[in-house]
Amino acid sequence: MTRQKEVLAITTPHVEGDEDIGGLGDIVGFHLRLAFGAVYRHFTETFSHLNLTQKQVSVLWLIDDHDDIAQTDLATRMRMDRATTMAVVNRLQARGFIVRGKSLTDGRKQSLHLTNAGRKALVVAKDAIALHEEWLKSRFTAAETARLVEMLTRIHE
Amino acid sequence: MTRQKEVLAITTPHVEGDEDIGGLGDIVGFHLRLAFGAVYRHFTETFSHLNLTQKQVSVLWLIDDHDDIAQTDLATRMRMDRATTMAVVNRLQARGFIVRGKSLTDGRKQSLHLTNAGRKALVVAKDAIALHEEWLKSRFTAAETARLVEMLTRIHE
DNA sequence: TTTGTTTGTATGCATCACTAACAATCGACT
DNA sequence: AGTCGATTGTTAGTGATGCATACAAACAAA
Repeated sequence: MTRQKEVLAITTPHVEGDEDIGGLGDIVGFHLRLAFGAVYRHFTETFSHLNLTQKQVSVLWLIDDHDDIAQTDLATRMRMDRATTMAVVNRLQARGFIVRGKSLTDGRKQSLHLTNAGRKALVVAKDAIALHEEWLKSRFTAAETARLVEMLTRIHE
Repeated sequence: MTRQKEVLAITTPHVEGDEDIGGLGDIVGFHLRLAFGAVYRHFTETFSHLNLTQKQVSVLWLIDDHDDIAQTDLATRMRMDRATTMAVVNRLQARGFIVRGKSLTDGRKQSLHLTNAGRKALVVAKDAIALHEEWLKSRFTAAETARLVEMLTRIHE
């Protein structure tokens, strides 16, 4: 993990600090990308023993919250493609965390459920998420966190 | 693009609004993921005629700012893997936007430069970025934007 | 019943991150 | 000078993801 403080130099001899990103520093989207990347990386570290991605945990969580949910429903809530949703669901099913069943009210739809293994995995995952969130929120006050979430919501909703 | 307002219902009959994400709504990381996704999607829309990704534009931009930059240097600034950096650089080189040259000061390093085509692409890209940033920042006041960037920086630095 | 829509599915293409291994080069120390 | 550890670029492979396209089954509306 000694990826933070490197030497660089040569092409940017006068920069004392680390990474001079020049004009890119003024781009909000770039900061968002870096922040997301940092969080994603910490997430996968925290979840390395569980072998679960953000997306997979989110899907498990949503299925737990909304038993019998259909894939399209999942997709809209997570802003995913139908095809992408398929891929995620397939993987989780292959690992025995969820099962598909025909919907009773609409023959086209699948109704997704957690298996016991899935429920167990989600419980562990939520613990890991708590740690991860702790790490993330540690740099903000409660008020700042609320403001950050509110701003992010303005972007994605 | 009629992906926003769908029906849903059935499994969540009492929800008036759209996407009820339940407990996930309290997870800062989840909002960050959604926000990043939304921005990324708008970015690719804005750049569809240019066929450039966020990452590719960022790399072009950094090479323009720091001529002779080495790949590792690029990698640290963009928080990328060396291998990932290779892939990005390869693609940009294949499209004739950048060229590799041996560094004069360090035989291990490459020194990257923009070609004329690369410079031209970057100019157009910066215009598109301006539009994209406009879209993103339109929901914030200048003060809010500054605060958002500051908070994001606390996460990624 | 016919027609258009929704849902799930399969396929293919492109991007991206991370790991592991390897060769060339550099730097530092002996 | 020579050896050794670290750095840099490179290649290859795995996994996850996003998007487009196409198709079939089921549904809904005309």
